[in-house]
Amino acid sequence: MPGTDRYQQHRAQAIRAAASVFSEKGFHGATTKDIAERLGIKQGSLYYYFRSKEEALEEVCLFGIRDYVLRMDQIAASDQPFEAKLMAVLTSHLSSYRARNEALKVHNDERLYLPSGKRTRLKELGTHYREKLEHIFEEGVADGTLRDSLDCHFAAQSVIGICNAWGDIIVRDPDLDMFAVIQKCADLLLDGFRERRGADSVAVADSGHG
Amino acid sequence: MPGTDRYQQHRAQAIRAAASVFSEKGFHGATTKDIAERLGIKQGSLYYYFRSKEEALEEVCLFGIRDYVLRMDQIAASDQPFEAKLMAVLTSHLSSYRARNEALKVHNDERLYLPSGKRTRLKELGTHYREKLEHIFEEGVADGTLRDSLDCHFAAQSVIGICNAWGDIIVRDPDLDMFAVIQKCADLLLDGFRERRGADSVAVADSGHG
DNA sequence: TAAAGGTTCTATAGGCTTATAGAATGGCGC
DNA sequence: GCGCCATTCTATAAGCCTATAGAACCTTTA
Repeated sequence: MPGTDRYQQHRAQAIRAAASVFSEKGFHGATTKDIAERLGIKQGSLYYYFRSKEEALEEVCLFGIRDYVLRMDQIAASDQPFEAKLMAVLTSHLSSYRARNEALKVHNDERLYLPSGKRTRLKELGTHYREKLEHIFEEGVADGTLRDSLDCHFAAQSVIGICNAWGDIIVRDPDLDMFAVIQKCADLLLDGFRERRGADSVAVADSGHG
Repeated sequence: MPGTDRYQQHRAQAIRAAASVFSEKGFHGATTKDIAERLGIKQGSLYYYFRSKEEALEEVCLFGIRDYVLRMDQIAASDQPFEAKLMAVLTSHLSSYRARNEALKVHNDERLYLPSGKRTRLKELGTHYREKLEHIFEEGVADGTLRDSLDCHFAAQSVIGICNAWGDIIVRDPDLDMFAVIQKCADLLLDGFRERRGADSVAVADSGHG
């Protein structure tokens, strides 16, 4: 089992096949036979690429969250106003789901079945992601875009929660317009559902907050 | 296996035990032995209460969502302003999680493993729930509490998604103050995270929207 | 106490799953 | 063509899981 290019490519394919099967049937509901079949090889041959079914899950979870964290780093480091960063986060997260990145779904739904030792790296990545997101919110508070009273930890968790919820829905309904969903999520997160009062209420029929 | 009181009581206990095990290990990861052990009986004896493991899952899911839908009906039928109804919905949903109603979590996470025939009733209940919630939002729009442009379907799905996300977090962290979470969710849903501009901006240090 | 019937137990068939060992295959340089 | 080595295959051990059958136990009622 060399570190050859060919081997690594095939292994990556195996990871994607595992992601696909795990996301459909769950870790325990999926069999190594299922994964092998999706890959077009026999059950026993799978062990050329993974030491165990559990290792396959580990790799899938890592694969699912790695790019995702990377993109968050890029967004957090970029020089954009808060609103643009928020849109970028939503787009990045929901695109992952739409692009049939089943690995992200597997990470979210199945990672707890890994023994906690094998979850350390995943925890670090997840924490890193949440902290970066929290930091984006803190900046938004500091520059006056967001309200002072905002609990940034709460905000970050809520964004992740909403993205995962809509990600699942988007995967199950391919006809849904992802960009419409992103826009509505941004509206919700920024302004909520309530009718705006205040200055504008003087001229309701006016163009609004021009 | 009579319809005796004793039998029904024991069966209810078996359903709760199944809920507990399914929520911890997932449907496929759980064994009938696990469930029997939690109940203090032997594996084979479980079949006195369920025809199959799948039937146990079906019962758990139904148990998990039934009260929950019932409470939604009560809230929807009640004569309260929109904000109060929203608070009631959040409280009902998150209380279910806090009250170790593991069955609701099982319904959310595992129901898709039921054959679609056995899922019909669950689908009806879920749709009913979402429609009632949508209707609450429609009323909010009609009475001017919510913005005209609101997509009530989107709003209902988002509320359900946020509640499930925070429900999971609450279950895993028993020290979290549930009522604080409910309040913050309500703030998010109504007003978003953005700093309010408009009338109040004239007197920033003032008490606000009094 | 005996009979009846509800409840739980023991034992097991039958099937499926993971993981391993060793044989077969196939491409590639020589 | 030949040997080499990566890759895949076949076959199987060993264990686990569901579901069933029939025995054993226990409580109630007459």
